[in-house]
Amino acid sequence: MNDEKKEIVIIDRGHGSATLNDVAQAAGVSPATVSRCLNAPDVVRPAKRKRVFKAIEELSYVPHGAARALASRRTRMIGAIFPSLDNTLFGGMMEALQGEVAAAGYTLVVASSAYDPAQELKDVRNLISSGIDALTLVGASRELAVYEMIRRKRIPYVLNWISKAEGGHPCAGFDNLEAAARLTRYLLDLGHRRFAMISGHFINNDRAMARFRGVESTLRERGLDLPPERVLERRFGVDEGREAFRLLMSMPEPPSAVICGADPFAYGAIFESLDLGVRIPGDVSVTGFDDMWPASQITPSLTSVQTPRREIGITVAKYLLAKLSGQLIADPRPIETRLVVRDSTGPAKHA
Amino acid sequence: MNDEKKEIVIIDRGHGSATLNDVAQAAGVSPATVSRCLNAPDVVRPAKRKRVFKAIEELSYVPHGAARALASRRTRMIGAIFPSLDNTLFGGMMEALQGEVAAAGYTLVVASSAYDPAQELKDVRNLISSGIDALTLVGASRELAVYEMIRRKRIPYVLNWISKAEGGHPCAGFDNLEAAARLTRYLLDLGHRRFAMISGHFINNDRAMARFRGVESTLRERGLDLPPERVLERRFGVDEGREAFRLLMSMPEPPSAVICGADPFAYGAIFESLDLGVRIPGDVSVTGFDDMWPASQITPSLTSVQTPRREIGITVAKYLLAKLSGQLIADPRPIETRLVVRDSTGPAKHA
DNA sequence: AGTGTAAAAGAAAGCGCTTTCATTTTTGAT
DNA sequence: ATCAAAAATGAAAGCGCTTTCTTTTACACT
Repeated sequence: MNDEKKEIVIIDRGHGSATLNDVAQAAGVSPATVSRCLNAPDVVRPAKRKRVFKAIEELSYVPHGAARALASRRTRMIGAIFPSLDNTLFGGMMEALQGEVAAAGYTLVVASSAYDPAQELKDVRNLISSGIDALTLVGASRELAVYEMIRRKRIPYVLNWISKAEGGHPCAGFDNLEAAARLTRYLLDLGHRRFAMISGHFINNDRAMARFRGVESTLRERGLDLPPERVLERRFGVDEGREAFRLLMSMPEPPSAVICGADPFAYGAIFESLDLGVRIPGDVSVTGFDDMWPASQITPSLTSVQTPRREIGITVAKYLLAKLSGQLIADPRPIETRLVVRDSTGPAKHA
Repeated sequence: MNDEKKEIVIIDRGHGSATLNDVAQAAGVSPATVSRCLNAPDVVRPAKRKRVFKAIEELSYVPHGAARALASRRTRMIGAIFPSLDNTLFGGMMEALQGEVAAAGYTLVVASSAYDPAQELKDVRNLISSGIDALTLVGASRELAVYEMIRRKRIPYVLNWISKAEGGHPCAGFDNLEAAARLTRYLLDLGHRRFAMISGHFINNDRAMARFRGVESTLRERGLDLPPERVLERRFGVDEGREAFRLLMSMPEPPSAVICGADPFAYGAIFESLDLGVRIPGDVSVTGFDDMWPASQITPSLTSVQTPRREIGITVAKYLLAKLSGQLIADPRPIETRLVVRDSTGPAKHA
């Protein structure tokens, strides 16, 4: 008999929505077959498969994720915890990440730690309890309990926004230290010798720390030093950048180059320079980091390091998806950054 | 006998992690009691409860979300779909939303529709399949199938970023039309009569449309009109703002006030005015919308409408959580916006 | 102590799916 | 046609929890 022609009997259970069993009945097959149509279509004969999908359509059947997860022991959810969700850097990465995992049939679950390690630990716990199959976290510095928990639960994970971490954790990101070092070398080549840095707080932020160390070690290689009073740790923000820049410029021997650990500080410096009557780059060169959109629009336009946010998101997704599909995959390679030279940097004034 | 003293026997199942049953055994109670400790602690006697929590601690027990969801028919997940995740407006709302729902023990699941209704429909389907208990969507214009799906599944939902919608959908947001109207009245009071607008594309974007209509209807009330050639629809972006502004200023009778439907357009206008030698607000007044951070930093600082992103997130969360807990709750009230007057607007030049 | 009532605890039946194992059907070589 | 091997299907046992219903225990009052 021609399977395809069999009639589909619709049962209206009234309340709630159709289950896989309903579909099976309507299509006149066993539940197992319906399940297979969903998970491994090519193992079921075309005629039957067609009938099943017709029934699915007619009943507007939507699989029940929790039941699926419980039976198959995978939720098809991937978790991501960011220090903040209100941030165009992480936003760019999140957008790319979500797109990639969704394309593979996964759902993205997010949480914000608000830059608080204790909160991050709670988030991890919650996400694990929600059942995520894999996880990505920003940077490497956090409660050890986090690493222990994901190890014990055997959850594939990858740290992002950095390219390597102590302890051999897999990472998808770029080398913050090297990027900062390159920037520093560029400024040294322009003849600068008196440096200052405006940085995010180092605590709980290995990215900020790495950028600082990249600057510092490069200077030391050339026999220069970066005294602590010339390293200003601030909350990220334009106003903080203004204040710090003003402070630096009021020093007896102001720096000839101010390296900002993040773009907003540099925007602040540029805005403040107008009030101060300091010329950039005439009197002092200023650099940013991350290359957000105002960098190219502001006057003077800002020399900055372009960070590969989308690439990070895509790399994270590819790595985790590969892991989840059981593939043997090497840890991601470091992603390149680009130094974008614009008008905020120039030769050092002759001393 | 003293319950609290009973010893806790740890069973190591080796593989995988502890289940609720393991906890029950370790604590010497029934699984039902452990479940109650988790879901309604005060219904179990303190001594016993203590023992259970001790066992939970010792076994590092983490509840299995999917099993929980399957049995209780709620996932404790809330879904949110945004046109983009890489956007500080939605980012601010998302951050607040995530914080609120997490505090209530819920997990936030996100998706990006990339401003594409078809993609949004897929997203909704996926999220529903993931099992979200509630959902929030940006604006009101979308595939009707979306509304039908969430109605059929009886999923509590709320539209955000707007304050009302045809069809009686609950909304958490502000009145885009009225905010734009107020801004327009302010400019009219400054003596402006020749207006232009740079707007986001209207298609699939009821917020942009409402802002336009707010401007247009207010002008019409005063007997003025806003001819189509003075309404420029552009993709959101600074460069697009520059180009549009240049175009407007090259008209035979350039406008004396340019209303931008979003801040980035206005930043572009301000940047371009420097190249053009047009003075703001001397020659032309410019306004933004959303009041992003550059508004207060740029020169001239930008008059803009401050949109309550965090409040929207909080309102969405409160409304959905109330719905989920079965409370009778009225639809959210519109949230107020604030017109922030700065230096980019001034009296119209005497004609 | 003894009783009645309310509170606490337990037993057991699923929630909707996947997956193993057994059975049936199909295929292809003879 | 025939048979062995392979492919397709079905039956049924859970996945780890919640929740209803029932039984047990605690408590207040004579």
